[in-house]
Amino acid sequence: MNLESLNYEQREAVEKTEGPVLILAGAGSGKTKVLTTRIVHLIKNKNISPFNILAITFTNKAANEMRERVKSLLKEDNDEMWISTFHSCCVRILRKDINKIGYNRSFVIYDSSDQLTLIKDCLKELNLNDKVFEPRAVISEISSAKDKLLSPKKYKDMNISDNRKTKIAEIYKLYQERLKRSSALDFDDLIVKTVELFKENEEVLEYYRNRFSYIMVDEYQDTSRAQYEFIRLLAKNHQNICVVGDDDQSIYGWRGADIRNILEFEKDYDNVHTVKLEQNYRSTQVILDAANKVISNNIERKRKKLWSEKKEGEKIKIQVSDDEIDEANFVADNIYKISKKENIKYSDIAVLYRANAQARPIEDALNKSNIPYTIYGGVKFYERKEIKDLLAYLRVIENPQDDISLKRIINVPRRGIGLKSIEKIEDRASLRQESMYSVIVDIESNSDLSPKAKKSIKEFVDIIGSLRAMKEVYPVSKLIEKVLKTTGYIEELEKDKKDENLDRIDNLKEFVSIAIEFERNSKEKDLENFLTSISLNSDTDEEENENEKVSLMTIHTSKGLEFPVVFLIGMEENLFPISRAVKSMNESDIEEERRLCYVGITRAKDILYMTLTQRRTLYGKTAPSVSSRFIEELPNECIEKLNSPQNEITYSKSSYNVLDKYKQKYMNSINKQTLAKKVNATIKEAEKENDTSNIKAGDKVFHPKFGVGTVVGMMGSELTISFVNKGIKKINKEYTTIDLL
DNA sequence: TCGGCACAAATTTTT
DNA sequence: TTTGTGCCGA
Repeated sequence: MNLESLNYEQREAVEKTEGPVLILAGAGSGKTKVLTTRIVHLIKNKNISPFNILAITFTNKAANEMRERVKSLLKEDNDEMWISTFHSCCVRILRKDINKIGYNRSFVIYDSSDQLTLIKDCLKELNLNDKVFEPRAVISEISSAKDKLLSPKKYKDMNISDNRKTKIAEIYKLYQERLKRSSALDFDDLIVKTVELFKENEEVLEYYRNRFSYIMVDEYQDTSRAQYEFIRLLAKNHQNICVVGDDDQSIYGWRGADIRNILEFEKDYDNVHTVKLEQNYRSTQVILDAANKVISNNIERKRKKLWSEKKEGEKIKIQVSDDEIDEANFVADNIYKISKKENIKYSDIAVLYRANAQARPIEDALNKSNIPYTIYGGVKFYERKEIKDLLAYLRVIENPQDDISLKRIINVPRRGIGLKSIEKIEDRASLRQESMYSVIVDIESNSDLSPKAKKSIKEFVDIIGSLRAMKEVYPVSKLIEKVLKTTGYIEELEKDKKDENLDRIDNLKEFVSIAIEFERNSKEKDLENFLTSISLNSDTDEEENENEKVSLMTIHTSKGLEFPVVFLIGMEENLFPISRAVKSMNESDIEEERRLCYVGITRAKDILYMTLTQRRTLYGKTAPSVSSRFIEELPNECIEKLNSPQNEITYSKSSYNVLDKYKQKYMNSINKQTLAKKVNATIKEAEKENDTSNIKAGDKVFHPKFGVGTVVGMMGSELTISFVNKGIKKINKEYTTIDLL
């Protein structure tokens, strides 16, 4: 293996194969190249067997890419080597040995919507109000407990003085019991149970320890505590652990990623060799200067400074638009111009935003200009109702203990098994600590159901029974067709030829082709493996930005990608940084937003636009906007202001900013409660200041539709206002919110 | 059991 | 604005 094409640091990272290595890989510094080269170096130059190598990533996409690149470097296929995501790696381990900790080896994997249903069930069973214990909040609490490897019991013990959390611990406990009864694991469990298995079974752990004598982890800044522990257990003996990541790109803290994992790697392992990859092969120096400057405002980070050989570059263009429609038109116009003049394809251009809701006006503008685009994110294929229904059937066929799936389809299509009957079945299942399926199999012995209901249930059991028999003889794709026919699902959709239903039928057909594809590509073609592969591959093979389309996505989604031209839109306080982070008493929330901004900026190779508005309508409410602090943090020499609106609002009396000022002032001196009180008082004051009851001629005001204007006259509650560029209008202040400027 | 209506809520989402 | 949810009457 030739290492000539690497720079000094990259080469160091590749050649240092023994002992713990931390590679701090800045954006665009070629870390995938380093990782793949390192693997090949181990095999070719160091004679390590692929069998002993484990490479872990977060996404399937990253895993596939790495596998492909290694394959082409090695010039041979190698399936002894594990290059996989945390989750699929854990599934593989669990499928082999999870029975050792009392679970069924053919477990199903619950996704977030299954989780939600199950939590709702648990709340009902515990007689808890779902307004007080909002299911989503409960899930995220449980999930974060799991990320920290807290069992229900530990979680309870830790929060003994907190009533709410004590209750949540109870829900958590029941939730785990129900999962187990259904032979199901949620995504978090995949990691947690693997760690549990390792801790309780010396010989299992020993096997993998001996096997994986070289471990590499990609995107280490995104690991949770549980994932950290998983890796630590495996690397304990040989210590040949190489982690790659960028603390500045840690943007999934809200999802359990613990930035301490990377910040404290050097403390957690002995004699860590650290390599910083700071040469960037993507962007111009102007863009990197801007990114470096913005991120330097974060305190919790490892110092890094990206540099590039691309010394020349266009300045970052900043545009202030009137509102989001205006902003969208600006984006569309410029995309059109750029694509014409500079010989740039549409697929070279991305529009990035903080929140999905911002895509709407952009879409409208692009449509108007006939510019093709794809939106990333949105409703996923596997989340569609018809697909979920079909999947539920398949899961029940594979694993009848799966109550959540069973409940989903027991009356779909409608076969006269109503809510009452289902409830009775559930109660009985609960009583006997068994699955619902075992209850309905011997429904005869159940006396409190009507003969009619019993008959329907028996029919349902027969359908499932016959499908289970078919599973043994048919390939998955054929089985799916049988499911659709036998259950009458397709028939039901065909009855009513609405467009919606035709779409659904199309999707189901698409699903059949996915199954055929699976059969073609997999070694293990059984239903269990099919279901696993679907659970673990939520990203439907996005058509590889093949042809000529502008990409629209959130900044989160853009991580890891690059585009010659990037538009970062909505650079406004309370949108980016998002209001939650601004309002929170926690500076680390702002730091995460700033890292997100850093990620956004570093997506651009050559040209970067940043846009903001003077007033924005979001969720049907219009409010004046304030330019983002991240805009203010950009170095002057890197930016070019495209317009300088006369009435630009640079600073407002907006309560959040007031709050922010106070936050900084008091951050270190007083406790949170006092701070909160102070802040509330200040907000009240700010609101009073904005009281429009004593408005008078000459006052500058802001109107949600017409923008900034001057009051010229007033009569009762009717104001006459001269608006900038919009002329004189009469406004009734009783009906419109007008802000004093 | 379903459709209609009022009401509330609304970041980000690799698996 | 959009989207989901709960409740009520037919």
